[in-house]
Amino acid sequence: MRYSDDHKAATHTRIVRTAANELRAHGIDGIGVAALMSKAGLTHGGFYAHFESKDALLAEAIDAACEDTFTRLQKLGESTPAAERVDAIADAYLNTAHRDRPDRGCAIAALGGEIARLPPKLRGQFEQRIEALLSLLDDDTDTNRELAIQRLSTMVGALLLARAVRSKTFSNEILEAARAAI
Amino acid sequence: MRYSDDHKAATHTRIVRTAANELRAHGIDGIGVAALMSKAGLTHGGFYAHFESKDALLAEAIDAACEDTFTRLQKLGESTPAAERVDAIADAYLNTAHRDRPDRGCAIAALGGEIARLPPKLRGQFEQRIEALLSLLDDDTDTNRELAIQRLSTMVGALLLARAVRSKTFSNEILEAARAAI
DNA sequence: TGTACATCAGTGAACGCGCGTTCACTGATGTAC
DNA sequence: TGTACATCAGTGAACGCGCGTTCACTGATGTAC
Repeated sequence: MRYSDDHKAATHTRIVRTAANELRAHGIDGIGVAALMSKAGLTHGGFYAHFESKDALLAEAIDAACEDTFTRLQKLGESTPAAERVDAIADAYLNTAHRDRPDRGCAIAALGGEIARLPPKLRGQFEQRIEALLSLLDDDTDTNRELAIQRLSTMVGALLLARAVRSKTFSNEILEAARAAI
Repeated sequence: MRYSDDHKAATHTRIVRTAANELRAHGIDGIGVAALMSKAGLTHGGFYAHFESKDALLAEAIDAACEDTFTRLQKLGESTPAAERVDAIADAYLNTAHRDRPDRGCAIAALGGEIARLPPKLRGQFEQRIEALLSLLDDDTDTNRELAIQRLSTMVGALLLARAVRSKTFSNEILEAARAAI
């Protein structure tokens, strides 16, 4: 082999990671193959050595974005006492830093509407990530799934609104109101 | 004048209404000028007699979709006793019929993520529609803006999740949990 | 150890296609006489 | 009332452009001798 064994795998991962960020920043239709490869430090021609099609990359990148979201909140949960876990997650989620960096943030809030229009297979993939997130939002004492769903809904909805609105004041007010609810 | 005075205005409105529906069904980037005009019963060449550009149409259509959302919920609110108003709105919003017809439904849940990436001017337009919606979700007795924001966040987030998820069972569970929260 | 060869990740020109946009034209209808 | 004309909403061919995709090629590196 020409390059070291995992050279190609590393490039593949780099493209997927780049795409996961670009996707959240510009939407599923907002990212072209040439621009993406350029962001990853390559030229567009090499793309098809790594992926069968743009759609195949999108499937991987959407899942990577969801995994990223989950992993961040999970780590946060692990480094926090059980009693404060839900509050810590809500604080990390409903703040201005997260609002202003959608490319590194929650894939549900950034891409939810577009994912809803995707074929069932991709939505199934997405669904599993949601389930995983819900388990982080259970109360530790008694696992209340309904409450977890309500919390996730409020968080996602509030972040979506806070990003869509124009005025910073109003946007901050939305984040604060949602934090108070959880 | 060749046609009756309001002939052109009626066609303009028809195009905007068609676009407002297609937009919610397929996303802001999911709709082409030719396909849209065809849906409105016209050919694509006539488009520029009505709009300066596709972007100009989008601005009108996004606002029309938001207005549609607001008007529906407002009418519902008016035909319901004040004490039950918020519940009636939540029931109308968080049900399977609304989930399964995004083209006629809430523009925030369908387009929120894409609106967040739009230029400030359009987000300002959107913001005013949000403010109007909040006034419908106040408690009638004492106007509690924070509560209204929490309710709207939960409703929008839950609808988004219910549409993005694959399994019908899970989707229904989300709607029900959110209804219980309000 | 040094040289010739094979591999294959990555390059960049080229493709067909669909998009937004333009424009010369049409033809149904209102107006002028 | 009937005819000739003017208007302009709508038509459809054509445009340039950017996109996803293909492909002949390159050149850095691992392997064989």
